[in-house]
Amino acid sequence: MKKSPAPQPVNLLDVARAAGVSRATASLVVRGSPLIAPPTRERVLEAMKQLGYIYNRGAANLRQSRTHTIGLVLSNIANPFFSELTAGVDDVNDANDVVCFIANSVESPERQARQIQRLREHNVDGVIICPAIGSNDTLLEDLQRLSLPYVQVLRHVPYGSGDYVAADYASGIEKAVRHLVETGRQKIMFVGGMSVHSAAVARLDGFHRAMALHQLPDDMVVAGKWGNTYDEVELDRLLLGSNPPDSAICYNDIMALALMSHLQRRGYTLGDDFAVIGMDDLPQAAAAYPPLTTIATNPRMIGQAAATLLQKRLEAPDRPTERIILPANLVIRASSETRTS
Amino acid sequence: MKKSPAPQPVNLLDVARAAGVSRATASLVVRGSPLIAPPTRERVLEAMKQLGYIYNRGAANLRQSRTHTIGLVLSNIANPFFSELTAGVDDVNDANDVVCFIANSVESPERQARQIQRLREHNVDGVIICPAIGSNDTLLEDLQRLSLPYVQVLRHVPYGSGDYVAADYASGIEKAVRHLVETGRQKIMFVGGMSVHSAAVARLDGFHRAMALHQLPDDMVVAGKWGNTYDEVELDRLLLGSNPPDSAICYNDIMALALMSHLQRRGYTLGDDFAVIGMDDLPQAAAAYPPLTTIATNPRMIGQAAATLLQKRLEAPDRPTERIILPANLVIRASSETRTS
DNA sequence: CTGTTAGCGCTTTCAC
DNA sequence: GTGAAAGCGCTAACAG
Repeated sequence: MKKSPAPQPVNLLDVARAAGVSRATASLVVRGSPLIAPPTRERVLEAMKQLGYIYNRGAANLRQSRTHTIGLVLSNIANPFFSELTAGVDDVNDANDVVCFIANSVESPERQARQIQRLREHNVDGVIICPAIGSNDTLLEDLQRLSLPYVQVLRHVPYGSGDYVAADYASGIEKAVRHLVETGRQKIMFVGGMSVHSAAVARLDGFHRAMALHQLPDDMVVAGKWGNTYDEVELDRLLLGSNPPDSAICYNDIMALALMSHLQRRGYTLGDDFAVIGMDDLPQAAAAYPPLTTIATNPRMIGQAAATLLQKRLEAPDRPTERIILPANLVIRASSETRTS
Repeated sequence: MKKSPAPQPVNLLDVARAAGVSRATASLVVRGSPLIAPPTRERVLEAMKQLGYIYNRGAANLRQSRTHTIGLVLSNIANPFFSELTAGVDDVNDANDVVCFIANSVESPERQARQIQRLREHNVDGVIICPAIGSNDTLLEDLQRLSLPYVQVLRHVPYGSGDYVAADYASGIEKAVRHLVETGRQKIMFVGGMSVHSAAVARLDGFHRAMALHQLPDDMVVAGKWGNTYDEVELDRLLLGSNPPDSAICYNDIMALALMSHLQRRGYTLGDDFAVIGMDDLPQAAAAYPPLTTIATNPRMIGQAAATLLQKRLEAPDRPTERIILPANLVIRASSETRTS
């Protein structure tokens, strides 16, 4: 194998000299300026290839206001929902020639603050952030202090302002309730009730609102816990009670899948004895047995929208704040089929 | 709300002046050098806080050889397996004060090449990469040409050299086969046979090897397809054939879950009529019904090991190449319980 | 269209 | 311990 010939870094000036032009000319060529005559451009490009030139954006960044770099700060990377979202962000970044730092706050506001600081020191142009549980005004103050443009996704801090992208949880849940009612269910419970962040509140509120709309009792709520689990004791109490539920809407697909497993272990036939509806429409929802009816929140689309919105904000810092609420549609599958009885 | 007072960036010189010291002194303070007298340090720190100083690593990077930045190039971010791995990488990065760019090649060598080039231009210190299907020597040549230290994870390019971290697929599968044999299964099929990349080859090879070891026929292999699906026609052909399988080992958990759903739809009782074993031990494996027996490949640990190995490589570029193969243990759950008959 | 010049904010000798 | 000065690789302003 041939040894790499010259670890000596070659810079724009070297390229310029090799091509017999000035450094400024070479600079314009790298950036594809139309001001350069084609033959000159060719000569420079050739020299670049010859010398194995690598554009040093770090140096360019020192002179420019933009680095073509953003940060993505998530509350829990390991959650499949967020990986879909990340993929969406990456899609639009790849198209825009921007590159993305990833950071996992693991629901810790302290770690989150540290990571934001770090990203700022690396001069990211802006961040897309799903605030960790417990984030408050301090987060926004930090961002403001660091003059870091941001877009919140999925959740927003209390009283928070600024750009925001999420799914329409409430109307999704309303659709789910309507579907259950239309297929003969009346005793609907909500599994995964929490109020730890805005998205959780929105879902639970949506449930209460929808049940009220249909004049159904909304008192069957099983508390959710960190890590996408729920209170099993409470669930069993309801299941074995005098007026047990005949269906459930879950905080998300992961809890719904766990619930299905739980119910099947207890002998329920899903879709018949009991209807289960999840939320998010992760790939695994369709692959479950029985396939899971779910409210599609389109994480990938949310990621794309957020990345696009952040770019718009960077191009026009003074544009009015935008709050994008993407529709959440019900995807009907076997887990909520019309009961046979 | 108070407007942010001074969007004017404050730099080290400003801090130095405010603290009544020279810029060099201030520089040493930011980096926590022990050469500075505590009282001086305090004064500078105070000035920094007062002025809202933000360390500009971009500028520092121009002078130093390291940027404290790495790239993580994955073949498919949306796969939950990779999000676990990413979380592992993030864990050690957070501890080492390095920040991580993420890039999704979506199994496209071209996109992958583009992203690596981009990362290089941003001066990452190195990359962790799971090569896209179809990657060949060109990838390693590119990395070498860009003098970009790298660690391959999970897969490696053909004839590839260099640092590498993966799980011991073969021995994991051997354990799975032994477990099946010990619980009375003889007719074992492999679902998701592919040879598109080294990890796929390793798993399939492992299956053949293990079956030979137990002197069992190894001809029942259902081909896998892109996107974690398999050839359903072929599967049904085997299932309905004259000598049908009584158990299956799958390429990964996602396929295993799909297979379970498939079998349940056809009336099989899993763990009894038929045993299913997956691979990876994703969180959803434990939550499935019945809970899925699986070969744990510890994606998170792989991520941690890769990030750690990359740091070691950066600190000692000439250290010998390391190939870390993490153990893969069998996690036994109900989907492969001893048959009752 | 091309060349010259002056920095961006930091680190790093090397004197003091 | 501290300060002065040079320079990392690039862009931008302006003169030709």
